[in-house]
Amino acid sequence: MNLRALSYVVAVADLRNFTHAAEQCHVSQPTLSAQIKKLEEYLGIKIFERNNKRIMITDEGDEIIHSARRILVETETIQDIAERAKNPFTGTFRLGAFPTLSTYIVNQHPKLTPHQRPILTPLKSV
Amino acid sequence: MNLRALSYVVAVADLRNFTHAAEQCHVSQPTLSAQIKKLEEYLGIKIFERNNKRIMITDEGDEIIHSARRILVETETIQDIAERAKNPFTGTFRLGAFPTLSTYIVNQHPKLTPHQRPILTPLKSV
DNA sequence: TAAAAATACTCCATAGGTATTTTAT
DNA sequence: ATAAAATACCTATGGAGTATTTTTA
Repeated sequence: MNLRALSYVVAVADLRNFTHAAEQCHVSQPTLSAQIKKLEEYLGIKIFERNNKRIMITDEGDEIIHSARRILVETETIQDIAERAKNPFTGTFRLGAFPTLSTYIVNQHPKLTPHQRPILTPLKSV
Repeated sequence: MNLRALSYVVAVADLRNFTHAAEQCHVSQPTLSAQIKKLEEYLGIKIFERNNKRIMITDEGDEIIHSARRILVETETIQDIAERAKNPFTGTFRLGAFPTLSTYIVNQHPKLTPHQRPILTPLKSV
């Protein structure tokens, strides 16, 4: 198994078109087709049904695509971890707080980072 | 990024030893070292600190190893999905039920699959 | 000095590309 | 007839191996 093949599968699932998926992945259509075929052979199942012009996703293909998406998100997480480690001031910082405190933080925020517009907003209690 | 490199990283994290990790992964020590080095260069950070004979895991390395484990589990999930699709009677089947029903099922189970020992046990309510 | 990791190469498997054919509307 | 996927074949990147050299308790 191979991360790039998984990204090709997800692209085809999104676009329902091998040619467009190949463009989105910046590879040629035969390269993408070959990788997906190879993955299907490795797993011993079909992920896509390409009989009827329209590309259909098999039941097991659908489950695999869900797993593939989780894997790809997690690879992005790994890259984010690395970016954050290299530059601690990079990336999204999320802070949750109850309304009284959050309002206080928002008011203080311009003093803390004067060159940025406020990125913290009061949170509604749910 | 590459799934095999992630499995090498996890093996080193578990064994704290490149040579033993290479054995466990059935590759040579230089191959494993090279792949980990390449991954670290790709990410631009060190995952392991190998200064002091003992291998240490960096803070960001620890986070990455957690993500890597999730990814590897998910790749196993993909293979399980394929196996199940090929043979619906393969794999683990889990059934949760309240005590009255579960007892009934357990009693019926030998009739349903007479050649297997019961795999269902009554569930305690929690 | 003895172990473990890093280097330095060589090799080959396979991802990727181009050209073309097949298929299904 | 046309658009899209598959096939054939070639290229080249990079994963893997062996031999050897650092490194550090």
